[in-house]
Amino acid sequence: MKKNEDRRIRKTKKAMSDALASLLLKKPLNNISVREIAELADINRGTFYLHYRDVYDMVEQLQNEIFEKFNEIIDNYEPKSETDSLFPLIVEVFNLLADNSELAKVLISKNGDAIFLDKLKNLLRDKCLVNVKKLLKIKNEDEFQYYYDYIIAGCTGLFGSWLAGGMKETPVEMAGYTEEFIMKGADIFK
Amino acid sequence: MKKNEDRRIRKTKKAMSDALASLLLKKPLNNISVREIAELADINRGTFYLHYRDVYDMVEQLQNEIFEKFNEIIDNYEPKSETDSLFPLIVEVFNLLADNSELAKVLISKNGDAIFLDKLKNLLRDKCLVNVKKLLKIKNEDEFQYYYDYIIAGCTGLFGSWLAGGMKETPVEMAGYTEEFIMKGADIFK
DNA sequence: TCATGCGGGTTTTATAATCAACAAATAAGA
DNA sequence: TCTTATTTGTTGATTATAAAACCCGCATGA
Repeated sequence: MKKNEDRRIRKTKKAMSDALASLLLKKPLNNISVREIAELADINRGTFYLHYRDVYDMVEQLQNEIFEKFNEIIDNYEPKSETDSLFPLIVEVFNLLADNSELAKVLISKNGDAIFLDKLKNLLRDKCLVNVKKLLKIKNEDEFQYYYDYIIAGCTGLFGSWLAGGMKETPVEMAGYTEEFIMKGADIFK
Repeated sequence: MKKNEDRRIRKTKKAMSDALASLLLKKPLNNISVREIAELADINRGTFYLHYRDVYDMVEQLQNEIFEKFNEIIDNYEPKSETDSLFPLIVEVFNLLADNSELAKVLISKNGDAIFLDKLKNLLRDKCLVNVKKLLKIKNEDEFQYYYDYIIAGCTGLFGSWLAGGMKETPVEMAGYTEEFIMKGADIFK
């Protein structure tokens, strides 16, 4: 949560983001107008332009913000010991999704933004690989590459169905499932 | 909905009102601080004082606003014919409650403000008596007085349980029930 | 006893958001 | 095609809210 931002900015951006998300549920981005967003967000149309150049700029900025937060979470995670689990990290990821659920739902779920999803996967792949490999004590590197792709796709899929299903489970519960899935499957490498 | 008010004012007041309502669920008015309201509403504390003198003033103003809207609804209702039902009027009343549900819930329900409830009953009594009497074609005036008190208490009770139950039914459905109850019981006067 | 803390009000300065109006661009229909 | 709406950016003046710092009164506890 950005504490350094003016309350007013935080609220207007939230309102606009929610409005955009709810519009994206009904129609594709290319026929969503600034006017609609402003109206639904219950803000003056001019206010939109104080923050974004147009609708595409808005989506791009919002996506970048999410990516930045992902990065931040992952970068700030350092396991205490060699055998430390990924659990705390995964919990934070689910919390992040929860904080941005309206938008994340439409970006990740079906009819979502394929590019966004791909960037997300790449991010997870690049950033988490080291930790997972260390944790699992990998011997067979080649086969593991595939398993790692499998993990990444599985996780993002899990994100999507959790969000689409209305987030019935808590982030902690979901993190538990996720870690379990990852570790169980990794038994083949032992 | 007050269209003449600045968006910002509308939103701030809504936030403060919701905050107050949610605090009233947990504790009595006399130990709810301005600080708490501002914090929960996510507004600057100083902003509170731009609108209200203190917490009591706030409650009073909010109650008055609700009463004014009640009055407005009732005053603007004129039956087309002698036999016209109260249905449209009742629907509007339930809509009004829905629009102010957070606050109305705590004011009307148990642990609510007894004075508020009493004022509400008196308002309904005074304003609706004419219409109901006309509609029911009353002969026995004396006994009807009691029946009318009975109706009023019944209606406000219905308001309370609908709000407390989370407003599962639509205003139109509730208005249907309400009118049915009133008319059925009134058969004894025919 | 004094200190420390907390809530109540108030003030000042800075800035975000409002509203209303506008001309240019774009879409839509006859 | 020409005409008519609709959306788009942008502007200027105004207002509401934010933030941070006050002082005050009161309580609580060392």
